[in-house]
Amino acid sequence: MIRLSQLFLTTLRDDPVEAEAASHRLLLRAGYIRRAGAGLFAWLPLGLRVRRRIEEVIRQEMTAAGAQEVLFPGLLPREPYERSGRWKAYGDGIFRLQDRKGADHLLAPTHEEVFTLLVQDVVSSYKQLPVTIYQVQDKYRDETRPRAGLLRAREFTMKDAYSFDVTDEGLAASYQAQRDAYERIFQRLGLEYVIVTADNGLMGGAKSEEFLHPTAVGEDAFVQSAGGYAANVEAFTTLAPPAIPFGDAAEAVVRDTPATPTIDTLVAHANEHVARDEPWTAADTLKNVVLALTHDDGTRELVVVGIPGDRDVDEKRAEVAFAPADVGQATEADLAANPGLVKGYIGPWSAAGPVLGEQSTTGIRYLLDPRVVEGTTWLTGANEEGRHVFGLVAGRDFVGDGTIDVASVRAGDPAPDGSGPVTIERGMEIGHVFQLGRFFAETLGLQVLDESGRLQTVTMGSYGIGVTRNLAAIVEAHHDDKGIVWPREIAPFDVHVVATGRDEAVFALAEQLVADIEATGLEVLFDDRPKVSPGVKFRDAELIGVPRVVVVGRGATEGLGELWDRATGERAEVRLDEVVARLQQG
RNA sequence: CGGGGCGUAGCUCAGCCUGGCUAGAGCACCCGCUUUGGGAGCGGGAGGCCGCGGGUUCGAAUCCCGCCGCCCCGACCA
Repeated sequence: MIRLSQLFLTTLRDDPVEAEAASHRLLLRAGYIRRAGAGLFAWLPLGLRVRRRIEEVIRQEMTAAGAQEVLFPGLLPREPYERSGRWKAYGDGIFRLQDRKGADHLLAPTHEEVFTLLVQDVVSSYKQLPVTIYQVQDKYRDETRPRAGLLRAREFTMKDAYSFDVTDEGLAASYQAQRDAYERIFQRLGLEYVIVTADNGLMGGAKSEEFLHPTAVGEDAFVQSAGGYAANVEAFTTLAPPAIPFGDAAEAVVRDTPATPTIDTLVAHANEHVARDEPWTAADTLKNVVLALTHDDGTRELVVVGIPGDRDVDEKRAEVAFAPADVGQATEADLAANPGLVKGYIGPWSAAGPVLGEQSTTGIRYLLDPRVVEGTTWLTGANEEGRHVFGLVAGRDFVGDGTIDVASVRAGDPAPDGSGPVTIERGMEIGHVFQLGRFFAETLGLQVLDESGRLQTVTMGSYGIGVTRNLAAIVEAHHDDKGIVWPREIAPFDVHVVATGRDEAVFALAEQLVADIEATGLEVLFDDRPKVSPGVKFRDAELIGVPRVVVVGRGATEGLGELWDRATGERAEVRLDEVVARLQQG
């Protein structure tokens, strides 16, 4: 039993200004965490208890899935990350430091390298595989902008597991075991989730899925179809329509379109001056966006991306599509250096002939949206100030240097697997399972002998759950205007007993009740504070969010108390000698 | 890293524009009395490098310069 009169805790009556997100605000106010720096938090007793309960759920399911717990330091030497290339790839995203001898170290953002080396150290035969090992460890990332408290912190706790197999089939099975464990974990944590196809990101690899918790405060956008398709928008692939025969299509015509440097102005001009059965729309236009790529070796390259005019380049999708190069906007200077491209009127073709694509006169790569298939007809820039070309046919008048899938995704777009139109929602990444394949094993030299005595490169998976982020996600999902409403599985206590009034006999009865409840194995937070008014105690109980509250006060000497359900708000008068039984019933 | 905002007591904020007594309020905290079923009342008290450094001035929380930190939006990331 923990007595509130003794607990290292102070609740705040006012919302801290710095906290916007509900989880951040409530965890601060209810005294679970305190800010220690930007994106850095101290854990108070209440917060630690919840953290440990979440970790316990995770540990149980990891054990059930056959994974074994180990623990690495958070501080690691540079060398393994140098070998994998991530020392460089992470750029400013990690904390780097030097020891007194000047040797580079880092605060680990994730531990693939050292787990790989540990297995290399311990394992030499296929007989010792497969194995899945995990840890619950703090990770460090030098976020440019930590936000929303625990949702994006610079130090956060993560359960990261790594599987090691000899065969692809083995990896698939290890992956599935973790994926199944994740489903059980999130069910137990009371977190709704959607499993979406993810981008493979920094680590390469074959297959990757994210567990996204749908919420408005989520930083990811994902799509879903009624037919079961689900993907992060970064991983969404656009379905290309079939090609259209263009044998009888009319010749392209260049027209004067003064003062039409944007899609909106162009469409308005076309509708005013160029008759057609259907009104012109942005979807009839081909928008050509100049992007500046920065490659790994530091070289800069301009590319032009052609997408339907009713869409934008989605920067996140572009980063993925052009990875590992960084994507930026082209500057005025870039355009000035390429007089063939006229800002506001860029297109693959001009009256003088092709400008971009296969017969390019600019030397700039021209990549097309998958929807720009052969035979489609477009209204697009003619590379002259105030002129556009109407009826330009893909495959006849211009051919791109390839396709690129970077256009924004919209609700209603068809899922690539044919399962129907998609909807778009926001979600928070609460878990990530990933078939890494052999990248790390290859670069770090992890091989084992197979049955025939030959060396085989091991294939790996990595599986992460952000413990502290999940804690915040749970608060986001389980709170009301009065405070937190913890799911029972991870609440800091099972029961919150509130003694009210100033009658010592009442407090003695409450004390006895607490002992009786604890005898059944339930953990109790006991508000035994003397001289604190009932209103304050009730408010604190609601703020702290223990699922069930027992009030011992008015009526206690007649053997009556109250049992409150924090989640439903139900309040029932119960006989004190029946409280234990009622709590056990659930 | 771009845009916006803010640094005054544990929390929320006033004071700054227009420089001037000992720097304020509410909440929280301590003592006493009263009160005890929804953030109680009265009285007393403790608590401040007014973010840091420099400058202007007889005098700076207030004006000027520089720096640092934090929050929010965006970009980047679990």
